[in-house]
Amino acid sequence: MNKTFALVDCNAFFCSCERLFRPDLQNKPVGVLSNNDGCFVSRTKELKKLGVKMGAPYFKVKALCERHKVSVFSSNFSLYTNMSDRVMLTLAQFTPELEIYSVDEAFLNLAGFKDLKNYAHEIKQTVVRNTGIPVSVGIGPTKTLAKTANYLAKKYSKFNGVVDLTKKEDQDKALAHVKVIELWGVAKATADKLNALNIYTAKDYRDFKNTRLIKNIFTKVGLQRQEELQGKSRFELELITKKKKEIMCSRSFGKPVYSLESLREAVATHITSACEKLRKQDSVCAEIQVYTRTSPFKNVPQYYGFNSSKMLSHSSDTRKVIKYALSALESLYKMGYEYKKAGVQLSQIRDRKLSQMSLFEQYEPDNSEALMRAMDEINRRDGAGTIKVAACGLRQKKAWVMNQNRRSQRYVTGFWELKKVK
DNA sequence: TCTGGGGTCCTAGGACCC
DNA sequence: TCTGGGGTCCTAGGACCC
Repeated sequence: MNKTFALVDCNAFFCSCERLFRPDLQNKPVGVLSNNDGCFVSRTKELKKLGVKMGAPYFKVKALCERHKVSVFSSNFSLYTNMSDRVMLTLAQFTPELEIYSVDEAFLNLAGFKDLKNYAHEIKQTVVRNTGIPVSVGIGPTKTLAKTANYLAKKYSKFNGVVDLTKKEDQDKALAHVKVIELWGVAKATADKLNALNIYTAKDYRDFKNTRLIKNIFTKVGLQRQEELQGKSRFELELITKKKKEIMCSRSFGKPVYSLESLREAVATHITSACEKLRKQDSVCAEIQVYTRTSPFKNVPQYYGFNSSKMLSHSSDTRKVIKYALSALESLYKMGYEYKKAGVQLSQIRDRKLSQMSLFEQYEPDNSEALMRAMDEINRRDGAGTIKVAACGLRQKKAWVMNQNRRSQRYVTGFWELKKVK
């Protein structure tokens, strides 16, 4: 049976979310910055036209932005995830099978559907009507071709946001116009190697005869990608959300940090959110990695401290994990450095229910589960951080907390910041 | 002054076993 | 030239994604 995939991708998603509540910014350059107001992570086409690149550090293009009256926002993730949910809910009406691929993208199974182009336009119009978010739609017999179609739909305005690559002759024409670096799963390193084989376009890649060489150089996935370009589906729709095998949490600091005391607070805070994620997927972990580092961009003595710590038994108890993380931190900390970032990672994650005590695990009375559940519930209801472990720090002003000087209001999630109707 | 954060998959190579 | 062979498990590191 023939497969048909559609990839629906929101246009400049974070910027589009900001524009929803600022209709005056329509057709004007808008950008959204990463955490700590570091670099651009979302740009409207007006901003791209000004030459501001993805990932460009804000301070380097600040003057340009001011000159052109660019509206620049700090990231406001509670707004974006909320809008994402609404988009996905709308998309679900159009397919029996939906894979939410990222915050702003989803694959739809459209196998057996007729008149695909019209259907895609209907999807596009419904999403914008229901949520206000503009999207582009790419269609193809494989995920890779659907992705490529979507790339073309975004790049050339003449397609009006929809490209259908289900027909062979359309694929031939389209793939000749796509550079390999634009393909899904191909970045600089792979593109360079492909170019060295005289493979420049997606069509060159698709038609390259020496498949053994492809596999040797680009491994199994490289070959699968080629087969997908030929119309043979190799990447299936993934309908079940998999549990995370690793959970990380890290942040740059708003201001440089020197003391172990501040690092302890930052690490404890990161562990707190990592453990919340861990419990949310009903898992436990056994290993904790901790690191802290100086800024590689700054001309100061550099240090990258890393340490890991294994617990005697699996757990998701914030208090216990913090204890292990802090002892790991103590032994990697060196005085006299200007720290810029700290992060933690939980690994050896497994299902709580499957978790059995090993022969050598020490017995610990399990009073923690109910306590953690109560904590999560209160923080969900009354806001993150309402209840926390004291190690996270009790002072009001924390030097290490990130900068977010340009954040929009929490239009859809914070009661006190609801849009006012005059 | 100022440069993000959170993930996954694949492979090679070492340790270890019989 | 030629150092046994074959298997599993784990980890580190590279590459990529959004």
